[in-house]
Amino acid sequence: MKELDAKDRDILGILSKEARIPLKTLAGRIGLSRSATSERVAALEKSGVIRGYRADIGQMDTNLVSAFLLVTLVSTPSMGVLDQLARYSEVRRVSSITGQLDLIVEVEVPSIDRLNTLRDIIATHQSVQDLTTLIVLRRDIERVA
Amino acid sequence: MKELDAKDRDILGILSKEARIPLKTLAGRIGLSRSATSERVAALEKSGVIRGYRADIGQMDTNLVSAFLLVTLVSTPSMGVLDQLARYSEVRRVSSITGQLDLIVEVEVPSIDRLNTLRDIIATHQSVQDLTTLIVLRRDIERVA
DNA sequence: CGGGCATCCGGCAAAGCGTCGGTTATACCG
DNA sequence: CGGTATAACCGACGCTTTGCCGGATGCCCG
Repeated sequence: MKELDAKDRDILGILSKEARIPLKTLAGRIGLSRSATSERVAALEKSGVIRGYRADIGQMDTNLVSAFLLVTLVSTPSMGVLDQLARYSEVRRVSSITGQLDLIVEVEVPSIDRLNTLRDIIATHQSVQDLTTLIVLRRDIERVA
Repeated sequence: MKELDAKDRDILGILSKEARIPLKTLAGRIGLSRSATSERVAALEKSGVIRGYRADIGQMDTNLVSAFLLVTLVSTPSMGVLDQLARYSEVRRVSSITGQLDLIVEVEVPSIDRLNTLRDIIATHQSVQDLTTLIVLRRDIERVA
């Protein structure tokens, strides 16, 4: 794979926010001809720097509840917990972290009741020592792809 | 905003993985004419269900460091902090939450040094009372994208 | 039964795209 | 120093895709 120059970075920066703008517009913004831009984009796609294009879907189910579960385990690592978490589609992400805590579990559930259910299931797992539930009240900034 | 039917969901499912396929191809897969598909996609964009299209960038993200910053404010809400956070592109997401904590700030930085710098900047903000840094060691589950 | 409404289709003109030959810039080496 | 190979750029050509329109079809409700 070749090195990326400044114009390639410009292309990536623009396409990562607006992936469907016409090549003509993109070419204008980075200061190249349409065909040169076309070739650069094609190269970026072929080399794997651009892995694909995704539509950014807003929440179609507006009343979803998001929460962070801060988990302390009795002993790390504990694969049993991860296996169990992986079973629930409401679990969006699990991160192992530094510090006293061990895991941050991010969940999206249709209701508070469901959140409580999920919370209890996880909290009663044998290798979970402590669990704090943080419900998301508002998304102040959202730049996740 | 209208209700989403099965074909709309099909469209979203396909576009969320391949946002740049031709309308003709998309129409073929969901079993509608090209023009009808075009109108549906346009409606989904206009109503905000499709918020935009993003290029999925691969290579450069490999050695990024992710971290959660757990922030306690002196008084909520404090718009000043959010304004400042929004200035840094490394800040991926900020959530207001329940409990003793006030904000969970998610960041992605190129180095630990940069993380410390960012941490110090935020911690010294006048309305930040307390700040805990949790560095992500490993992503055990990832279903965000 | 018969409008009103939403959704569908096919076709046309315009815009977008990949590709090509020709040109310029840079780097390399006898 | 001159010649040549390489890479990147541009403009143009022809094909594909898109946006938009008129008209057909199905459904609801008075």
